[in-house]
Amino acid sequence: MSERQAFTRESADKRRDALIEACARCLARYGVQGTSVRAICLEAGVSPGLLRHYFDGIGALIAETYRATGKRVAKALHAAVEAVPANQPRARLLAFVSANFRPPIADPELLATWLAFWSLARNDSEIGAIHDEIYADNRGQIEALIVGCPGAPVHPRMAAIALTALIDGLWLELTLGNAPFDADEAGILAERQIATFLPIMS
Amino acid sequence: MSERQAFTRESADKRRDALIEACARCLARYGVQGTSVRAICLEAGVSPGLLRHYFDGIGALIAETYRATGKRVAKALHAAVEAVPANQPRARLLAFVSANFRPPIADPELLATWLAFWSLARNDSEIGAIHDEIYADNRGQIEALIVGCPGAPVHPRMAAIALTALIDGLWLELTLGNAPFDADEAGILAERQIATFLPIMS
DNA sequence: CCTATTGTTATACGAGTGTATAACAAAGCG
DNA sequence: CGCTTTGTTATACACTCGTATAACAATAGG
Repeated sequence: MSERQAFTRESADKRRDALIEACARCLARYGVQGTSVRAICLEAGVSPGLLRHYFDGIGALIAETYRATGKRVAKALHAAVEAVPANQPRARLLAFVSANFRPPIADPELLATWLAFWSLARNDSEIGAIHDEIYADNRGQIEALIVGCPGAPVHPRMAAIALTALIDGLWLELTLGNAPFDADEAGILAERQIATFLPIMS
Repeated sequence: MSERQAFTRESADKRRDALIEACARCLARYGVQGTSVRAICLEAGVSPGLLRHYFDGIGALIAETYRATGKRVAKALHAAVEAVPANQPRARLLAFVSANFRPPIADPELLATWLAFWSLARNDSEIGAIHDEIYADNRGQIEALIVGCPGAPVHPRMAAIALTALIDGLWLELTLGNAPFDADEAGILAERQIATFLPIMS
């Protein structure tokens, strides 16, 4: 009468990746609230019990998803930078900045995922550690891009902090929706701020 | 054998306010995840059933809490502005800005509450509407403060957008914790940005 | 003081939560 | 082909969720 569902065995890496991606989709689509073991496994097309076979629990899976999402974002930004020749450091910085205001970074689903992580970072120390890691890396990237420019400020730390904050704020409002500006204007505003500490060498 | 817990009847306004404040405390302390009907009512020292007596459901209470929290923040910022005489418009703008980096605005619990609202704004249209309302009001405030300054830019819209974004970004990183800067430095950075569109009249 | 009102509590219900465990079956190996 | 391994499913458990409802008791009005 009751037939067991057919299944195929997959390698550990594939299954782990599939669960991580399913977790990211759930966080994006339903928020932290709707991201349950059953929702994730349904999204991954897998039985609920399998999650615990590959992860210590749903908390560990979410932490791993944070790490993966951070890497995905960093890679997208890195690609935007590398699309510009290395001998145009200022254009590379601008490419990094404006990439934040376009897909796949300025994406409502990514924002939802990020919000989920932020809200968990307060009470979950593992998530908090991953958060610090990701942000330190991001700050390092932007500071390196600034330092690479001719006429860079002697102490690029404050410049990097201000630029990072402006980018974060613009990205947040833009992605939350109903912002009174668009991606182009955001890019112009960021460019203007860069001009305040990186004089144009013509 | 089983004694009913003693209680006192309160006015509708008091009970509603108590529940709203308890909801805010739960959101701040436990995040969206831990903010349940039972947690809120325990925090308010009240039986779980009472929530539905005053609100249509936990969703309606959270929406009302969003509105109340928004008002509380706006009031704190307004007070910071009003602490400076009206004939010093630039100082008033600076007071508004730097108030964002100090309690009660730069407060981890407020951030947690805000994150909860943001994450709900995507899927709950009522929360979304309240969000738009609050942000429009905030933008209007800061734009009015800019316009009030001598030498204000002809089109203050972009200036207000950039300043708001910078404030939001600095506030976010500062309040998330482990930021590589402090409240004073945040104020200096914001002041520097103001100086780019509001030349100092001496 | 007694009574009616109704704010408040206590309890129950179905659904959903994360996790634990045993049965099953797919793939590798002899 | 048959056996063993173990990835996978199915199910059960204790718990929490939001909500509904009836019993109770605190307060106001007569």
